[in-house]
Amino acid sequence: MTPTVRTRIAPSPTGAPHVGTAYMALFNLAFARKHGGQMVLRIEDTDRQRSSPQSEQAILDALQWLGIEWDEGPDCGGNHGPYRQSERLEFHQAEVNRLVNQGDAYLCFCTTERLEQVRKEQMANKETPRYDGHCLNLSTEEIEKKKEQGDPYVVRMKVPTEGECVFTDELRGEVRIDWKQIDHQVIQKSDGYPTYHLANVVDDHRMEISHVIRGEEWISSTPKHVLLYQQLGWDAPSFAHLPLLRNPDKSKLSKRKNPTGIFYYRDAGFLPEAMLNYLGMMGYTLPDQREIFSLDELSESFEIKRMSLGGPIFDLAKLKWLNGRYLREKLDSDEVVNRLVDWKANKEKFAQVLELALPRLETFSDFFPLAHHMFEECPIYSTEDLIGKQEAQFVTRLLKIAEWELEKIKDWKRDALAELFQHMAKVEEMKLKDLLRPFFFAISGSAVSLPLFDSVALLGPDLSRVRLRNALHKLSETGASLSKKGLKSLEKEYRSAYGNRID
RNA sequence: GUCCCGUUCGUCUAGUCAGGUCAGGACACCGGGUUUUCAUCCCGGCAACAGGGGUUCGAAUCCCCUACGGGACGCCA
Repeated sequence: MTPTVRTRIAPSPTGAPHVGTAYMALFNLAFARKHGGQMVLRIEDTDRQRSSPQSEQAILDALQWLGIEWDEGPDCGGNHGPYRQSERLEFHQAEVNRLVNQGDAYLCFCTTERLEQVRKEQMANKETPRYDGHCLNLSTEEIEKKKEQGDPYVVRMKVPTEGECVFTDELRGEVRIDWKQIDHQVIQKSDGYPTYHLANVVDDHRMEISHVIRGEEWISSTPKHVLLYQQLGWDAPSFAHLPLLRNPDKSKLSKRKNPTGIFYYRDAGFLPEAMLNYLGMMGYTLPDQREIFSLDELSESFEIKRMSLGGPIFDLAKLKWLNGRYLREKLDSDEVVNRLVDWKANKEKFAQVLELALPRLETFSDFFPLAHHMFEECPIYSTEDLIGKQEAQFVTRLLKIAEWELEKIKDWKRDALAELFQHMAKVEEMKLKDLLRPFFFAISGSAVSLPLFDSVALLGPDLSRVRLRNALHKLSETGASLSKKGLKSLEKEYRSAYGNRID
């Protein structure tokens, strides 16, 4: 009798739900289903600064939209809860204490400033930046004294000084990494929350996860996890590291270069099953090479060894082709109508848009021409219109700044957007009207249009971002793009006028 | 910089584990056909084993080196 297969997907609720999360979830699910096991959804919200309940809800909604189902999770419970790491602190802290008592971990009182300094020096000497062991041998008295003084501290894991860590990756075979490469990783932060590495190991163990299927980005830190399992006296699960989805330039898929938000695809009018199918063919082919398959079909025949290891480039063109086939071959016309209505051709959506359009209507015929940009992926307009009477370079600058400023918006609402553009007009010493002109084209494709802030608010961050990027792309074709140098100086200028960028 | 992972048409990939068919399919692109237009659909075309060395009668496949790409090196995950 083989032990139950249990996989997990462990997203961090920071920002918009990412297609990478769905990608990993898909294969975790397929693997669990294939082996008659379960998949757990665990929310990794140990970063108190960046985690938010809204983001958590968005992740659940996004995965559900795609048709990804989990057997245990924060919404549906299960026998291994709670499923939010922030609610499992006692488990984490107990193990941290155990490690400290065992001598496998130690308290570190170094300040962020000191650590930065050390790191800087090491970089300058072309060494691998690592903790220098400053607090490794503090005496019990020193520790007690510092604690009494209320000095903040973290807990670090002790790592062997020689030898190498050998572990098996189910897809790549044996991986060997020198312990010398591994830093004395912080496992508990000064706020008492565990870091990923600790929480991950403790929770995977307690949740009886048998197979850790995750992104390739984790290979280099797997030794830390292997070591923690050893020190805690637990059997490690199997590891399989999947390739990372890539941008067309082969870098790790990022929202700067691609729509990475799951909701983008929903809002742009893709079918969830086509999306899931497409993700399934990234790095994987069914044994019979079928290109159109459902989640069930994938799960039935899934063999993780068939994963290819080169990072696949996310290709919108092929996704669109696939979506078209679903529309024509997988759904009957009645279903297509229903889906279209559910998408945006419904009363709620029309009501939202009509509120903006009504003052501008004489007849119903005016509605759709005025509101087309609310129902398309990206409007069409000429680059001349976009530039208008301004300098192309200057328009590029405005769009770029707006792109950065938009990243700072937490609550994507009309008022926040209005404030943003008003602030921008002030800083740029422009009339709001002049500032907004290119944005009207970028967002709605026309200067005769619905109110901009409301349109952007309704479109949401994903669709809006792509439209700005599309405008920038059009400008770059006129030669008005920023050189690397120009971009750098703009960034500098931006930082002094608007504050730091957020990614 | 150090370490790790990877590399078949522009893109997704089959073939690699058990060496032996013109390296197969799909997207994109190009051409042709059907269609009052367009799209769909059908037919055809273009196009790849990163490079070098080995092992072998024979290498995309096994081994080594190089190159290139990616990732990691946070009190983020």
